[in-house]
Amino acid sequence: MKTAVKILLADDHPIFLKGLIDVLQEEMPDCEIDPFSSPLEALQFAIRNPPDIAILDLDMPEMNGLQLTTKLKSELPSLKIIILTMHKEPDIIRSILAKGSDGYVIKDDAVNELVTAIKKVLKGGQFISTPVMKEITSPDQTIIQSLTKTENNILKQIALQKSSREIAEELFVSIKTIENHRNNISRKLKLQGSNSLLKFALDNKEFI
Amino acid sequence: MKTAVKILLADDHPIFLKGLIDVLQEEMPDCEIDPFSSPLEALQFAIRNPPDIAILDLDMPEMNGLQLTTKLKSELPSLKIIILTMHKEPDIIRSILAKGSDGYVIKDDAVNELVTAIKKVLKGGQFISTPVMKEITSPDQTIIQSLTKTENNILKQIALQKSSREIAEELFVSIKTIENHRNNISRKLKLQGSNSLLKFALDNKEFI
DNA sequence: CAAAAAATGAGTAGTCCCACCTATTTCGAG
DNA sequence: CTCGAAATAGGTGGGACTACTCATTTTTTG
Repeated sequence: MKTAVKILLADDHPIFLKGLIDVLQEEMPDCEIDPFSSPLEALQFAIRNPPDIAILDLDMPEMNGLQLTTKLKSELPSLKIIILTMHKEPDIIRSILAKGSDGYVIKDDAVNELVTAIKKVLKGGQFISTPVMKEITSPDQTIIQSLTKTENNILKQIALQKSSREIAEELFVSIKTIENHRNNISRKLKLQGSNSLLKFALDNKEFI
Repeated sequence: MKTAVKILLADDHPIFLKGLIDVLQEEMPDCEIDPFSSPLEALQFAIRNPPDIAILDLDMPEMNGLQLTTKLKSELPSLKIIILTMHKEPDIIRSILAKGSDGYVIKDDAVNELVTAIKKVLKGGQFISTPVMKEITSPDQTIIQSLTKTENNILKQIALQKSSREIAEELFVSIKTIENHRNNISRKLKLQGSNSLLKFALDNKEFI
């Protein structure tokens, strides 16, 4: 007889925690679920009763999910950890993945997103929910912000599939000016190849 | 005192229907929910007790959601209808929206997707879940399928940001061949402008 | 097999973009 | 005010794609 998968939950929001328990009991009925609304209690419990996988909220009092991840991983290196949060900020996500978490799921994602995440992570894989994936693979906002106003403006025009000539005509400047700006933008963004700038512009419409 | 919103449910899959009821009771507790596992029963009930909104599955015995939509709309023109299904086929979706449904939600979407859909539709709006939106706004598969194998292959390479020269080298053919194919592809897809082909390739990676 | 479709290759002219220059003007921050 | 960043513009050379047209070979298909 296989021992049941032990899932540790840590979320300070009681309503959400309740919903989470319901979902897991329904989706994965063969699990032992240990819910905690306090990260400290969760940590103490985990040390005495090592779970297979921990699902952690990020925003908790006393100790946040980041610190909890670190502590759990140092105590129980083989423990799988999935972060379940509302945050989508790339920087946060990157630092969390660096801390050794195995999964990252956004709270307003589909329920099955979490379930597939759990299954994938238990098998030794890594799971990052797709909208998050998009964010972290998108370029640093900081780099985009290093562009000047006009450069930014021109980048927008490029995203609209306009040629340098068209942009020049609209802005009442010389083509050469636009070409210079394109050059500068490409250099700042470390892009090369004739199409890479257009691709960048298309990929990052919403951030420009 | 405002009368409660009356929601009619029709889904032949009992487990899913149960889950749906749970979710709605939790998310919208002020609703009167009338669940049916049979579309005929749902229709008969709706005529006697007109609901505000109907959430219908597509794949049902006796009568599918499409026919049900038509009948409901002819009996109760002001009734709002949301289709809740697993289908993502653009053709199906298009015909459904043509039949007068107000919303389209994929079953494996997030729960809140359905709730926001209900709210939006009740306010008189239309709601189509984002992955579906992507599909139906994407170009006709038929046009893409009119491309020959090599043309398709080349389009894939273009989507990978490769130049004609690079593609030619990989396929051991002349650059001219590739350029010819590009031309033919552009003509078939009715594209013009130097970047439109790349844009198309990038936009439709998954369909090529 | 014979006709049609597809793939291959070439030529020419023109556009667009890149990369690397230089130079002038404008304008804001120290 | 002055220094420097930003915007403006011009030049050159080269790479890449478009838009045509034409021709040959291979493959598919009726």
